[in-house]
Amino acid sequence: MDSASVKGRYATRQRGELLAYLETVKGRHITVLEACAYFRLQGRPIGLTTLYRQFDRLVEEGLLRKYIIDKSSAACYEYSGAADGCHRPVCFHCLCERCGRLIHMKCEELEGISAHLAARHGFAVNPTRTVFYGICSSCRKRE
Amino acid sequence: MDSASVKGRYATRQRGELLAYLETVKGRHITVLEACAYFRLQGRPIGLTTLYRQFDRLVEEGLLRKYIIDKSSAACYEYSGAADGCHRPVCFHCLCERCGRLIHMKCEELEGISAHLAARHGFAVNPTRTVFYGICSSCRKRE
DNA sequence: TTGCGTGCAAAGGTTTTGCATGGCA
DNA sequence: TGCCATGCAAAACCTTTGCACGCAA
Repeated sequence: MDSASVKGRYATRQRGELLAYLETVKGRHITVLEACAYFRLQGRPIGLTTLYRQFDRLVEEGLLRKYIIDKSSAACYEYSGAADGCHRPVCFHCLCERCGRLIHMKCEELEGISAHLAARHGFAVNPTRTVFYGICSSCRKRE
Repeated sequence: MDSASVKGRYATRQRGELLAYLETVKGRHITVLEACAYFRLQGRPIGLTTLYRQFDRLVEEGLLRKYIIDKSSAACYEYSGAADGCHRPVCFHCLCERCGRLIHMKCEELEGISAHLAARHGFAVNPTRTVFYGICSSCRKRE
């Protein structure tokens, strides 16, 4: 299946190029504004509105995950690659309150807390929005 | 200690009235805009800028906690009351993305993740700021 | 041909900043 | 007196919406 064309929707040049770009940034965090700047620099600009709309669609389709880490900065997106949206690994984030670094954490132990919260507290965690605040290792050493 | 005057900072009428107001909404979620409207209705308006700055300070001082539920709506704040921020029991929070309910969670298993993040990832979690986002049990049943 | 996708321009809303004024200690 | 706080106005910021045009199917 070609993810550029989905059920009753059109495969446009913009969507195709966006998907190609996302492949190159797989695993990294990007923002809509960053993507927009990238295409402008490539000499093949894509309208900001279009990007916002495509990002929304991709989130809906499970190809992209949205992270709201800070209100006064752009939302972060991460491309998961696989189109499934079912067995994708859960991923939590740690934000250093000192240096502002965002740490990307794929860890079984952390996944365990999702299970725990669901089983014992009936709470279904959304790792996409959940951020651990604290001080990162580099900053702790520097103290 | 009077929390209206803190280390080298002045106790102003605005800060005093804000703290009094916060006492009356303890445990509820409020926004800066709501607080602003409240004071305007009381006939004792406080500038929006001032409120934003005071809220920031209160978050820093540990009296207020900030929640970002949705990027395209105002940030929510919750007044914790106690001025300590130190001897408060370690306590995580879960915020329901559907009903907005804030669940206070004192749980050993959750405390374990602090230890884990510190030991394995060198990351010192700040439970005061960390919030689990997701769907609460009541809302899940209702589905 | 149908209707979805695009993208400019403008609006939307929250939050921040500049700066002169006012008040606490 | 010295510094901090206030608050207006304006800017900044990301995001959404309206609308006419273009393009995929």
